[in-house]
Amino acid sequence: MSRRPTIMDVAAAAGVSVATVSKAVNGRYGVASETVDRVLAVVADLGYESSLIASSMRSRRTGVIGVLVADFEPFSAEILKGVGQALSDSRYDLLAYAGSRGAAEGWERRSLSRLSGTLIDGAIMVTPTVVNVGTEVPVVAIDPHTGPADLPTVESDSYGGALQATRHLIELGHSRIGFIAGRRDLRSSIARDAGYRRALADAGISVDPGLVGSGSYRQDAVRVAALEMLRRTDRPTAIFAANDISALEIVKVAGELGLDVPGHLSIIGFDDVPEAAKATPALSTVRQPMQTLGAEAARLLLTLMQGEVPPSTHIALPTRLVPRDTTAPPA
Amino acid sequence: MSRRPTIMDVAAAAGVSVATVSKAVNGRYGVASETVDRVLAVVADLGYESSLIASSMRSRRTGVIGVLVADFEPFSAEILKGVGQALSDSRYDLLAYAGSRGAAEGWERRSLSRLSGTLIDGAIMVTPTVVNVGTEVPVVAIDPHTGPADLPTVESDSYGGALQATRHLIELGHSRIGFIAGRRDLRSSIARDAGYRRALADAGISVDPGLVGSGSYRQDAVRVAALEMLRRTDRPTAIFAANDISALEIVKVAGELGLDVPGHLSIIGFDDVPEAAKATPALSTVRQPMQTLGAEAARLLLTLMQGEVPPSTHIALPTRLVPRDTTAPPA
DNA sequence: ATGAAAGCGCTAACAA
DNA sequence: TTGTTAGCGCTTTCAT
Repeated sequence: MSRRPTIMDVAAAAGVSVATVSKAVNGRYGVASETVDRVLAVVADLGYESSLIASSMRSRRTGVIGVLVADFEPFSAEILKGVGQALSDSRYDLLAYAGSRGAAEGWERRSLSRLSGTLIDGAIMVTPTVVNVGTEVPVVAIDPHTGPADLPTVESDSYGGALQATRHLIELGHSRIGFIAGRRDLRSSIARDAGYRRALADAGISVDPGLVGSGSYRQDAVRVAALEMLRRTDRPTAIFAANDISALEIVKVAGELGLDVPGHLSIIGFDDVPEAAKATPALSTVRQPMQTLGAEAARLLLTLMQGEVPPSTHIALPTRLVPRDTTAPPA
Repeated sequence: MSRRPTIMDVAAAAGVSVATVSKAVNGRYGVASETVDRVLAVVADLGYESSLIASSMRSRRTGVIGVLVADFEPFSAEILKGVGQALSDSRYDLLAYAGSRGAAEGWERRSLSRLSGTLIDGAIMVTPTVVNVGTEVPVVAIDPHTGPADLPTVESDSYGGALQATRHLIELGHSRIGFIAGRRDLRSSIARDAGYRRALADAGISVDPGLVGSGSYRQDAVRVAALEMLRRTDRPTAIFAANDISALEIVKVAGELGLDVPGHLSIIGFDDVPEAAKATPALSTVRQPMQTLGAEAARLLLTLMQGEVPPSTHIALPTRLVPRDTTAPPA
């Protein structure tokens, strides 16, 4: 735990000024090559690395791209993998920041404001809801807020996916189909709700308000909503949950209620996070290409950072039905 | 893309000095409560957030824990989820940094040196190989280097896991069993190699050097080694790969060679990353509890950061055999 | 209770 | 070619 060497230590050891060290390290012109050699030798000897913080304070460019998330959960982890792959042979370092500790609401603005213009040259925000703050760097949103904020966006076809999920249940023969909604402030949540309703309408099934619950993508809220829905005497025979985490929680609740899945109750989720396939029984779901989402966002951001105009500033990716073991015809 | 407000903007708008703003924002004593109110009103109005960088430069404490990785690949992504969960109700923000762009070798030292003592209050390093640099903050290593560096460590029982994998193949009836090793600079890789040899020895099978290849966990190296091994006239009937990514690559190579898996060739990996279960055919493997690894590392780090002495500074977690569809008795 | 000023490690003008 | 110096935005003594 000794102190890391600073540029001053290097300068002292090499017998030059800090300015010269800076120039040598960053390959600027105007330094005698033998001086450069001497400085670099000292650098290697001391194991000096410039402080990202200090240099970014001064120079405003860091070679770092930030991915801002509320939390490192399965969804954002997949995004991260995709971003990492897309950037793997760029010259950028990647920094992922989860800054929702404590406050919860408004992490997007807080994180962006704390990092932008200083630590990162560009940002990808995952499911942001509030981004009306001034930014000094280009920003791309993945699966964003349903607001007027007009950030360049990458998302998947939530409406179509919800259509596929609900139709799948209908085709299996279900007609009492519940829906546990997600965060209503996300554009994608609204679209999944709309897809659900549309599929029912197409099949001539009217929406029973008692079969629509709000889960906000939070396990505790999902639990409450699912419990209420499943304790009804006219409970649904199938439920579409707005994401996998919610669906998995419903599977759990069903189990506690003594309901067999998919015997008594079919459940389908959305996302296809790794946990969905691994669950027992394996969760039926609608796959959205999370890694591709991340990769596309990275590419879009890179274009923006180069000051170029991207061919499209709003990318939508297709979804795919993945039936597994939690959906079956009603008993 | 307007400029973010700084503490100076707040000070000017509130008609006070920057020192007062700083005190008000950070809840220091010695500020009239009405002044505090006025300052906070301006803060809210302007949407001011202190720059993480600037404050960390001065104060040396940031409330941020760093996870340093070479890359965001499946293994480190799982670790990240575990760390995130363990820290979800701590007061710390989480920052993950992938800093191996370009340089490759020595990312650990570089990342640590660039961030420590300034941006982060503590660090978790994932599969680090070189950490002989001075750090100003506590560091915990996950699955580290095989060196004298004596960092607090969390890892899984690679030796036992390799034993399980190899025995599984032996029990299926295989005797020509190949091994594609991982990065030889990781302690865990050495242990997997040892476990492989031990299991063979226990079964009275001698190690054929032609059946041991080096993959370094890199797809291109794995491909070369697998190609060479599988083109032999006395090729193995089963291969144990030191991690899943390697195993998956071998499956691919086998396919290109017209070898049926597991008909002509059984393959087993190590890790059980999400991709293993999703592959076709689903990959047999040895599961190491990656999220738990991350969570334990986080807990250990927290203890260290509080200046306490942890009960143990070296944690080893058990592994579990997960037979799936790429292993079968030899034809 | 408030403010002036120093300084964290670094880079970029500008001088020498 | 090299060094001196002024900040970047913030926190923290130390005066006032």
